[in-house]
Amino acid sequence: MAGRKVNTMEELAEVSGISRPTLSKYFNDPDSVRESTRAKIKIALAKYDYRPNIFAINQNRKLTKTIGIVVPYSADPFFAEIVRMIERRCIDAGFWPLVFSSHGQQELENNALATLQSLRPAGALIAPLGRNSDFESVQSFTQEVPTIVFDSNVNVGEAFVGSDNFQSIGLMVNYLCRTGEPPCFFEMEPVNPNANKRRDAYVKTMQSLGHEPMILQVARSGWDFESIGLIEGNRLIKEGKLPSQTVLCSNDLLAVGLIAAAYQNGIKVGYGEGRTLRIAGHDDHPQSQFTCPPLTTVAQDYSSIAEHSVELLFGMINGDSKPADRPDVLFEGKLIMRESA
Amino acid sequence: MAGRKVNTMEELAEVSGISRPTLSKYFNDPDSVRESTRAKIKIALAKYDYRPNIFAINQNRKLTKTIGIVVPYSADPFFAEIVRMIERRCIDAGFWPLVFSSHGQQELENNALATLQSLRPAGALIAPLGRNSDFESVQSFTQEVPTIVFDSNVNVGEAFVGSDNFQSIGLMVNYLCRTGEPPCFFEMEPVNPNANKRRDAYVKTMQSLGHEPMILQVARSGWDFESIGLIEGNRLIKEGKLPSQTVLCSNDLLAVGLIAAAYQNGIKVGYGEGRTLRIAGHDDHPQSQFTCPPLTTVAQDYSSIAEHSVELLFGMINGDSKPADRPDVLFEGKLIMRESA
DNA sequence: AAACAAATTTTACAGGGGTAAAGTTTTGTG
DNA sequence: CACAAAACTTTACCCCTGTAAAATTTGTTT
Repeated sequence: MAGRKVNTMEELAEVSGISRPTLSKYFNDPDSVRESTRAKIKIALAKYDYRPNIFAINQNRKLTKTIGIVVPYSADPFFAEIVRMIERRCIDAGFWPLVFSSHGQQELENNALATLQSLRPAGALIAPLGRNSDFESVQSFTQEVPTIVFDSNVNVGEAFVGSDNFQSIGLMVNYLCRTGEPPCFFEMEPVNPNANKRRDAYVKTMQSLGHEPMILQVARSGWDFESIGLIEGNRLIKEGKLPSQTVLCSNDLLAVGLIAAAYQNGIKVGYGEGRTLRIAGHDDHPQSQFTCPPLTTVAQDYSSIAEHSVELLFGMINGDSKPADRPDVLFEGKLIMRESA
Repeated sequence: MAGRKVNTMEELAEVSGISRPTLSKYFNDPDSVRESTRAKIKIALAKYDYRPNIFAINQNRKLTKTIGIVVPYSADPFFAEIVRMIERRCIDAGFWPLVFSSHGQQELENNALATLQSLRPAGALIAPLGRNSDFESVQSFTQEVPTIVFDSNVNVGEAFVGSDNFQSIGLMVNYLCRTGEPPCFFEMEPVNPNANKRRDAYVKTMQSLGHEPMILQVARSGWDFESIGLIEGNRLIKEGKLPSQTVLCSNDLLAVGLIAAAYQNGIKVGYGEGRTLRIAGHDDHPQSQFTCPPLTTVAQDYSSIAEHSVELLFGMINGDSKPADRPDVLFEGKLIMRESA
């Protein structure tokens, strides 16, 4: 570490006795240079601790190693978790994941896409805002950058990877009906196609079971789900507006809020003796196992979604597989029976 | 939009009739060019939708517009929230925030710092892992990049911004003692200096009030706080090892787990008649208002911490203020009285 | 040992824009 | 209308690495 500072590849070439182009090759793929050469380079690296300039690298490459990840709300544990998995896979494959959060705002989503595009990424994985997305912006982005859309299907990009909401909601409705009173469906104004699909799935499943669908849509929007669940849940309970003592929430965070509302009104939530209200969610958010009572929900297959999204993207980037005709890859949800329903 | 594609500033110069250096000036500061010139450029931009290549921009600038943000765990709502605030301020100031999460692992933290350093950022805001940090790596990073450390004080960087744990824990211990039985302190193996300070503050405050400190340290570590709170809480409750019916948790997530454990053992949590266990937290995590019962805690001043960190950094970057002698800027916590204690 | 293939070095240019210096035009002011 | 300051254009060089082509070295095969 005593040597002088080495800031450029040129300087590293001097001190290592290896030519710059060979060093360049080495950094792109260490195995592409001779064993003995590699050893010399490693010795020099250990001594001088040089790191290539990322800007210079990417400026000149036709295909950068950057992969963009855009999510609607990084503070949502669901996205936080999926991003974590995607990041890990990208790094392992030698790519450089860059995460952007839209924080629920169209302006920020557009901004993220524009910034990302100017980075000329090898590809992108995006979970669009949904209804709040500027469709044209997303569309034009996907025309320039190989893009996999996940979570929320807006019909752009090369492929979609997500959950099979019809299956998962069907599963939950079936379970709830078999073990008690048919559920009503608690939702807010849909922020994305998932929300619509879930409602539709609820309606269809209820009908197929010979029950009348009961939908409670509250006139609120945004990403502050728990808060909406709490405030509107409180109102519904106080006004006696719940059409069923079994409530299926459009997602777990809404259920978290509703459970809090029930608690604050002295209502016992759960399945079994002495419990008067059953509450179920959807997604199996990381925090759902810690609610009181623990939340019965449908688990989205986080790791399959992350894995498959990344695999599809890598396939496209390497050109060895072009997804035919924008496939939708849907994973089934698993019923997680906990105490709340 | 009918014009040919414009990919470089050179091409934009041709179609706009403005010279490239002037365009360069414009993109760095639109107000630095004449009104009439600006108008011409805007017309051309509306027509051709050009965006400067970020790599080329940053490669050549001595001072990039990148600001690195490194947090130990982006899935933790506390960090998610603070990152959101910091990002917003950076964008508004014309900077380009880049967020990295260490996911609790030293390797990833080092990786993030190294990657960041090779981006030659204008500055960085980092919340170190703490005990798991590779001190030398962090140290060497801060010697190259103007850095503000927040949340967890590891004594590197130009300044520290965080909460006054002595004040906030003191506040809570005082409140708990005045309203009931003196609390025991529930913690895991400390992951960062905050945890140590909080325990010390607890001990000192208890002693100053004439009570014997009771510390429950569970032999677990990691960032899976809720889970640890639940599992260890369950064990402590089942074995009757709680030395007090009032428990102050080292942070909110631990409290969330403990509340779940209490619930699962049929123990009523809260302050008042019929409640047998009081549980308090620290931080006022976004989810703390939705627990059952809602969590009594001390709110960290998120927005002040974010604002002050960024302001300090901008000051350093602009060179108009060099923080004297690595100041520690501490904000006071506010007692949030909810039902749980 | 000769012949050949693979790896490396040399040389040279490209990428997109920052920025300094010198010359030219525009703007603002008296 | 003159004149200086401000803004602009032209020219030229720089940043650091990718990459292609030709020349040379190294290693391997028969």
